[in-house]
Amino acid sequence: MSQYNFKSIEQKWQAQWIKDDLYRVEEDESKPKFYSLDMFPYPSGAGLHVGHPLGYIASDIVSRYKRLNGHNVLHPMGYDAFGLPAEQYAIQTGQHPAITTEANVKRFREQLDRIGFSYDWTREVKTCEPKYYHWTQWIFSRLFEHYYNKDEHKAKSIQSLIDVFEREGNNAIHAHTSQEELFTADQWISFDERNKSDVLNRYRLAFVDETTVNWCEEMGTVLANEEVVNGLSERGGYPVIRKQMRQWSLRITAYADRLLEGLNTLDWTDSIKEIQRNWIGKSEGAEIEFKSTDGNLNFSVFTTRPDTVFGATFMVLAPEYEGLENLCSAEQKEEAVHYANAARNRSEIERMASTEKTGVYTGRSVINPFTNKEIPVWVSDYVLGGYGTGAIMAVPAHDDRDFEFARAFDLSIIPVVKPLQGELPEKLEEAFSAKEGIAINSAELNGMHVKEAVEKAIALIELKGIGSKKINYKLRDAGFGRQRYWGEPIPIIYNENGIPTLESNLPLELPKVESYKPAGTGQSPLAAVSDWVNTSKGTRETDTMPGWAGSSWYFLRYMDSNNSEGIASPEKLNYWNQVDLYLGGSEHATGHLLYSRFWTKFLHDIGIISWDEPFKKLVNQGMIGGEDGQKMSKRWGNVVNPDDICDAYGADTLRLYEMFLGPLTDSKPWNTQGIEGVSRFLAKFWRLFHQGEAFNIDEAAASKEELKILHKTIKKVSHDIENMSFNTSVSAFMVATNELGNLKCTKREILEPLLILLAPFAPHITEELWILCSKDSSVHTADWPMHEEHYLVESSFNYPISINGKTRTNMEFPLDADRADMEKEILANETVQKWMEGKSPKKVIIVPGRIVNVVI
RNA sequence: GCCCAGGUGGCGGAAUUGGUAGACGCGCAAGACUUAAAAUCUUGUUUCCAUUGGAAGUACGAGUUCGAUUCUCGUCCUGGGCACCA
Repeated sequence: MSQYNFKSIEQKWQAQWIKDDLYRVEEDESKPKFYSLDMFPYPSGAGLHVGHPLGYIASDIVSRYKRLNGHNVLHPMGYDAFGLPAEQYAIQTGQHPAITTEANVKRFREQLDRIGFSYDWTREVKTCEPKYYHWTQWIFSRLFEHYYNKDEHKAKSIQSLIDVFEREGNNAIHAHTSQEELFTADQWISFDERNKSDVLNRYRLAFVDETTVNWCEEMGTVLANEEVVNGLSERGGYPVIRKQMRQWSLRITAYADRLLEGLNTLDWTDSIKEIQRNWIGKSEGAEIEFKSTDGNLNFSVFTTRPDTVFGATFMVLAPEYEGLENLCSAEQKEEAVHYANAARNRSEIERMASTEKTGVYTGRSVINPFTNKEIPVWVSDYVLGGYGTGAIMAVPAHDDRDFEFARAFDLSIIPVVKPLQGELPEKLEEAFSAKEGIAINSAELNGMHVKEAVEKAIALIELKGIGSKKINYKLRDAGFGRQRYWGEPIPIIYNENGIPTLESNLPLELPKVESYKPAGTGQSPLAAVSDWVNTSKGTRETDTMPGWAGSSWYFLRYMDSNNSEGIASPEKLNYWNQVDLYLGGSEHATGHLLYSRFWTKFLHDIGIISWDEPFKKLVNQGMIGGEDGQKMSKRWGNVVNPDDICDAYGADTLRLYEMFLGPLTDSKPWNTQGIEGVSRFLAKFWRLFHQGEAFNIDEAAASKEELKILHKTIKKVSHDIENMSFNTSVSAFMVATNELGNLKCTKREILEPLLILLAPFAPHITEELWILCSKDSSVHTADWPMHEEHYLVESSFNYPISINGKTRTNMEFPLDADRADMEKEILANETVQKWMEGKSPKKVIIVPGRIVNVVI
């Protein structure tokens, strides 16, 4: 066989590796472990295009490299199999989503198999299988049974909370809770079942709540914040409105601070960390109470600028403000309530479209506790109900939004901060919202810089007993119920008193239904299955879990994917531990990546795992665009199918080319023409091992030059893989092959190590050549070669000689040449003389092994 | 508007701590082999001026330095994220 016949080679070795179970991995204490993970795909009907395997190829190269370096590598793959497309297809066709999903999985598997990945498929997971979602439901159940203790900074059992309530009520307990009323032990004991359940619900990490949700009428379901883009549903682009609904939620806000702190320990890109930081949105400030003269009204507001309190000339309440209708004056009540109702029901789109400030006066006033002046209370939709206290003190002189509002309704504007340099204009044309400045018109704060004034203001607020320092987060609790069929049933039964209790018999399987259409009433299709809903213990919850439930812990399941006793055995969890390298797209920054961190921290708290961050290192691969520069999609007709590339060029060429295209993390366009380059390279590489028709390598000793080529390649490729710089390793292979080809090198001493180096990138061709080298075991079980520096060191260097920083000539000197001798010789050089034009040099800079610069 | 990342040939891109800008590949041009094509090989290919040889050049403008794609400041542009979060 003289021609490189990739087709037969690739088929042969893929079959052989399956037969040999080559990629099967077991726990092995004698080797260091390495866990390399790809974000598992949603098996869509469209199949894979060449953009999908980019990250898979990169992580496969790292996995193979680590194996060759003596690591025990866990490199699994699976499917995120619950989701909307299969369900929508079911609604249209009546086809059960499980059937479509299975067909899609089969197709994905065929496509993946052709590319020659080293996955241990015995560990495959599919989130839609009962043996998998058994444990998704189990984790939900544990969340239901725990609350967050702020003193211990961890989740604790609800039973331990009940014990405290029975002993001493809830006064002393420091929990993350929406429970505001205090009760004593006696009161707790006297509560009825309903009352107790309601109180505990306010502590549980999985809880039901009447909340404002993103309701999508078209899809008949609630969406999570990240499933809403610009007021439209991410899938389908349907309008989304805000609606009050009873909803299961997870108390992720309890973990806000730990989620923020944990980021500092992770090897992730700054941009992803920054996105999560902004999403969590921590801000420090103060809560201040404002009261009416008669004491009947009492509002708490949150502000990050307590130093501007002297400039608070009015107050604004959110339309959602609780008890709004009862606090308005008789004359204003109708108008204000009408406004608030209208504002509450506006869709996100309408809300965002309006830039004009609107609002209504409540007819009431409160006293600014610092100026002692009466200030009016307004209601406006620019204040958000879900953030802070839902009420603000408005400081129009120093906040753009308050300024606009004051302008619109002719409210007074009093400046209380001036710039560090200069003065404020006589009449403000815009708010002075800089975070630096000097306090004015603010009594004892006058003359202080903002930072100092903030501290002082908080001290005064605390002294007056009207508030305290406070930290707020933008992060909201995560809605966890979907009115959908194709998801994990929430394992909750409401007993005869309507009290939620856990289903004890897991997995709670998804029943068959007649129709997959949501009822549109806010209930899932499961509500129609009466013999499933009605049990001897009560009625079942009919909502299912959101798409991110199953993906929040799948990386743990791979460790022990068939375990029926728990999510995985403690030994295996402990052995494989954190994911060492996680590869996937950056689009999951605020969804999957945040929820996985949350669940990991929770599982850590309840003692299931010993670490509390799931992914040590995260790398986001870029997108591969179409050849026309647009996004690769059916819509533009620019989709390139990896199967076609495998047919025409082979899997090894596809793998090399995807890596050669550019840096892994960059987005770049696909170019089928460019693939010829790596295709030629592999053919050339093949020819290195052949003489005409015959395979040909010999045992002669390698020359110094050949050894240098080999060792510089070992050094470069090892370094590049460690740094995820795969495009430059491919070019290093090309350089080595060109150079060895020019030398007509046929030596085993050189070519065999080269095969091992290339094996992670091009596993098939290297295996074939390896076996032709008369080896009796796979190249993928060989030992990675070590580079020896002494082959690389030179005795002399061809110095670029520059005059005033511009290179003019080159001169060869031994590396240990004497500086003075060098200088003498350089200055005597003809070209140097010419450029010096008879002047004498001011300075001669000699950097050994680098450069010479003559300054004149 | 705010926050992050990035701007290098016709194209994808390269340049370990500041040290010969354009590696490697695509494309293009010319040539060898061939009846021809494919395959393969050789040579050239940043721009401008030119006879040897020069000049400019890493988005733009400044600065630090013997020396800047690399460091600092400002401006412009592109991509991504957030978006009335007080």
